[in-house]
Amino acid sequence: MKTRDRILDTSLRLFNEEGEAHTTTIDIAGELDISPGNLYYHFKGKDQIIAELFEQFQLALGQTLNAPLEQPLHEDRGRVEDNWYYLYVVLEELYQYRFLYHNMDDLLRRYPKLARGFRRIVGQKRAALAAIIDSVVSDEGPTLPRVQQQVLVENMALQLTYWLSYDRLLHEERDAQMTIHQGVLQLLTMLAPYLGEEQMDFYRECEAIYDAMLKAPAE
Amino acid sequence: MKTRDRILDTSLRLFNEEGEAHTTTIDIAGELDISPGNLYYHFKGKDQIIAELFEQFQLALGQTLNAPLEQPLHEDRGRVEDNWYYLYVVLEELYQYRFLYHNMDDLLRRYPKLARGFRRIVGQKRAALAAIIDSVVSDEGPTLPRVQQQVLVENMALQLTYWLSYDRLLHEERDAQMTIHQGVLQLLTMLAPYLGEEQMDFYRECEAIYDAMLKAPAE
DNA sequence: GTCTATATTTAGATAGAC
DNA sequence: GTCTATCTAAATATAGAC
Repeated sequence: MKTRDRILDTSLRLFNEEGEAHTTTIDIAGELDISPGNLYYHFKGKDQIIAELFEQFQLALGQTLNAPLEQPLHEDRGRVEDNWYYLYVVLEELYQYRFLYHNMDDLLRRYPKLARGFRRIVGQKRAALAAIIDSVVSDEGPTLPRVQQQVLVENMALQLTYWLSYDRLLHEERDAQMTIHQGVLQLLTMLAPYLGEEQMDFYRECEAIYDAMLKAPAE
Repeated sequence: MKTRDRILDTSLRLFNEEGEAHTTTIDIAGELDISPGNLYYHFKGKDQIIAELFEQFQLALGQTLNAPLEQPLHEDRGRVEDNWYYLYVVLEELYQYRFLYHNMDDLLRRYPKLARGFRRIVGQKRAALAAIIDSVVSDEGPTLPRVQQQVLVENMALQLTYWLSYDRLLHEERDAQMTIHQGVLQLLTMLAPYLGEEQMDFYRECEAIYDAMLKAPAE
């Protein structure tokens, strides 16, 4: 593996684990057993490392978020389990680059160019979530007026953006799978009022698992 | 007004407007036309200023959040307009100390003692929101199973915690009143599926105002 | 490509006069 | 209480040898 890539990988790990603001170029070099000078040979500085990590993130997440819009929809339109899996994957990708959301304000002040990217991502989230909502809303159940649909999309986009931060605030160091699992359930619960009876079966299974998790003694 | 209090006030304003990480003790002193030495006479350092601002915040918000639990409930149990007003006040208070949420990760790393306070606030939010939900859920409408109620509380607590950050990410500098108004509507919309028909009247009025805002040319 | 050594910058903090 | 002057520490970044 090239040194340049190792720097990116290690930076990402340290930023996620120790916080971006708290991680210096010397920390990164130290972790890799290379000299700071060497690091600066490969990157102009921390800015460039962050910019490249952000591009990786934007590319990966953008593809995932656009997938359900481009692919022809499943025969069995609106299966909750498909959406469950889909949201799980999205949250996994967000988790990999979670440092980007943990100090956003400072990050955006230092690298204002990122703002556009973050907004684009929110836009992609909105589109994906709107598609999920429309596919899943039952024809029988309560109707979902246009404005309420928009507000619901916004609430879900917010939840998708900050769930990992919120969970971290409350639990500090928690198992990633558990965090993500709960995040998906939180999102699906926003849809619960609009699910048809058949769709509710799968939802209730997820809920049961979560309920068991809540009661389990393990944190 | 005493210098000490002026320092607190100005710090709060600068932290909110310029970001805490980006505001130095020299900036604060400069804004007040006092010397850094003078500032350090009144406070040991930035840490202490932040700690005192956090205490102010915790005290003020804690009282507001606990109010609906302590006061006997309104005769007309579960009026949506009461909750509308209540959530508006809570968001206004959060707005006054919004810097605390804009760089949480870094803040918590530097001042770990704040973590307990933040968690306590989330707990108070949960309690207040649970009370709102229970008071508002219609007896006629769809029932709200216990687990779903818990998840809903959590979603609303998250929304209440990060709405201002999310709005800022999307709009940079937006009118505070508008931000808060929309935030309240986002929260109430989570309750919409469970409102009775009479309660929906007031909700639809709010929605109409928001709808008009969306269509208005002004940002 | 990689190292060592060092320069630059900036924020946080203190000492001592007034 | 307030000021000026100064120190310290830490992070970013560069120069030049290997």
